[in-house]
Amino acid sequence: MNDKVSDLVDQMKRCGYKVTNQRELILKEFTEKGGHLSAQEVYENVRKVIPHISLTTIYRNIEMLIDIGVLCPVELASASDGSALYEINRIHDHHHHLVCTKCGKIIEFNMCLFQEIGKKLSSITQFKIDEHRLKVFGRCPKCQHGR
Amino acid sequence: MNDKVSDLVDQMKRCGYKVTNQRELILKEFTEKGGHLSAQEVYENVRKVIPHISLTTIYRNIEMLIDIGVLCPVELASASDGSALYEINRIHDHHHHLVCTKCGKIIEFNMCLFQEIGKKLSSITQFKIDEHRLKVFGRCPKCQHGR
DNA sequence: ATATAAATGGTAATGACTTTCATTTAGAAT
DNA sequence: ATTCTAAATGAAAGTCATTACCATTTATAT
Ligand SMILES: [Zn+2]
Ligand SMILES: [Zn+2]
Ligand SMILES: [Zn+2]
Ligand SMILES: [Zn+2]
Repeated sequence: MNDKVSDLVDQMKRCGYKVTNQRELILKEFTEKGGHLSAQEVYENVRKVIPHISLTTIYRNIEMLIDIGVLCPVELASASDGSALYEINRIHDHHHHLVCTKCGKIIEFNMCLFQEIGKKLSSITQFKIDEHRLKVFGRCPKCQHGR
Repeated sequence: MNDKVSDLVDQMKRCGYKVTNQRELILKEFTEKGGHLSAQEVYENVRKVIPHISLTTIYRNIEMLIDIGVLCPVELASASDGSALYEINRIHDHHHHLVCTKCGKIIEFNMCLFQEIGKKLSSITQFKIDEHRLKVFGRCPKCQHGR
């Protein structure tokens, strides 16, 4: 269990949840590689270690981890299939996603001119603005053939 | 059939599709009121005129109307339930949505500072950028009590 | 009026996700 | 170390939006 995972496990403990192999492995998945995963992807990966794990357990724990602020849904629904993606919730690292519509590759970026828009929008509409989501679609260098 | 609807019907004809009551009524729905509708909402409204219409017909025609550029999905998945919303595709009227998370009210706005971000993003990542989606969440004046 | 491909309606299927419930287990109490 | 108990898990059934299938109906060209 690496440092990142053990920090998250601690956070889980502090919230009163028990530590199970299933939970440790689910957390491990999200700390690795790109870290933008669907429940199904987590399931397939964790199953290599715990073959009898249930998909239900994946869904349940993703939900719990969102509740305690460890994970968050990746804004905007899935890439091409209809499933949701999740990632580690990096509160101090506001970012958005640039997605290749051909291969699904996801690039993160933190340029964000929303504050300006937000202020104007708020004064015009009288809404209290809580959050915003920006997602950009395009084709990565490898996928730029044809239209 | 009002002017707006008959324009859209013409567009449909030009694309080789037949004109049916079902199609006229579906188009009518989208030209009225807010015009941000789910398949289920269209179904319920059209059913008042054609009680035997099938939900399948709604889905099929929404898809067809997206294909020919008359409709488009409202960016980002549904309000609170899990269903998709659609609206008339206003090509020359780039806009985004501000949604009240309490009552679902949708406000449209066209402030958009994306071009700046887009250029930088494109030169940094070498992606060809095709589209972007921005959606803002907040609480409307009527719903700003408590947190 | 007739022919025919397209459109429709009803029903079944799909797929992501949730619920239910019987069994197992982490962690506390002894 | 053993026992206890609420929490966690797994298997299976249930939801709900959307799609696929197929027999029947209908818009439009002839
Ligand atoms: Zn991310
Ligand atoms: Zn509201
Ligand atoms: Zn709109
Ligand atoms: Zn924009």
